[in-house]
Amino acid sequence: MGFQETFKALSDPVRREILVLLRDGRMSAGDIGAHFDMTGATMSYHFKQLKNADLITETKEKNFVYYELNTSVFDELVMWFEMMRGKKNEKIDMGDSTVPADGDGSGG
Amino acid sequence: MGFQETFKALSDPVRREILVLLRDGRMSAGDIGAHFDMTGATMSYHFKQLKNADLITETKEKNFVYYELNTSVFDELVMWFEMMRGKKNEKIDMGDSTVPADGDGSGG
DNA sequence: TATCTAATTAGAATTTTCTCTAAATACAAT
DNA sequence: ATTGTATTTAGAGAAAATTCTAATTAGATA
Repeated sequence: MGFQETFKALSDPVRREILVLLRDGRMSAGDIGAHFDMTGATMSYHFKQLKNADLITETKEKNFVYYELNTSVFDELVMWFEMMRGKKNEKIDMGDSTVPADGDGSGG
Repeated sequence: MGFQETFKALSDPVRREILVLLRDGRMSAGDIGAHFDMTGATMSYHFKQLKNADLITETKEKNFVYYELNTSVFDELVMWFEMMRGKKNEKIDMGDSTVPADGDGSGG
């Protein structure tokens, strides 16, 4: 959904590797899982995180589930990183609310 | 050091917000901490993660510690993301070792 | 219907991450 | 030397993430 989910999803090496696999095109859950030394249940957990982060999309066919990269999210990420390394004072809003409510009135 | 530390560091909203603050230039640990509703010890923990990920550098002056953005890591990240959304079959090596040792000899 | 295959969900165990309090370090100023 | 300020380190508790086994869902096939 937001950046939080996306960054969280990308923080796990298994999930990043799944994304790299999907660069070559869509794959079934089972075929992806064959590349890892983990149970299907665990793989399913990771697919869910990636779906939640909009990094992959899922389509069902027969009794298979296929996953595919959603590259549009990468576009947004690239923009964020370019903003981070770019000129100062460019407006930026991450949607995070980790700043206190200016309790001392100093206005920051 | 590697991508793993970098992505892990970026997965926390407090740490991303610290980076955004540092876009305006270097700041002391205390000044950064003033933007958050957390103890100095906790802030120090986050600084350590960011240093570990090479996302910030530290310089000591008098009894202050100043932190500064290291934008070169963002360059690498942008490259990674552009590779992810780009043409297939481009060589990619993330340094992760999450793939099993091809125990069945199928070779993938 | 019964059974097989593909994949997910549920629940528990383990590990990791985040945050705090208390104590320690380092430098500055009295 | 003592006190004060800025920051980190140590250790512990709470919360979140990762992984497993067992059970479940859903469709395909005999």
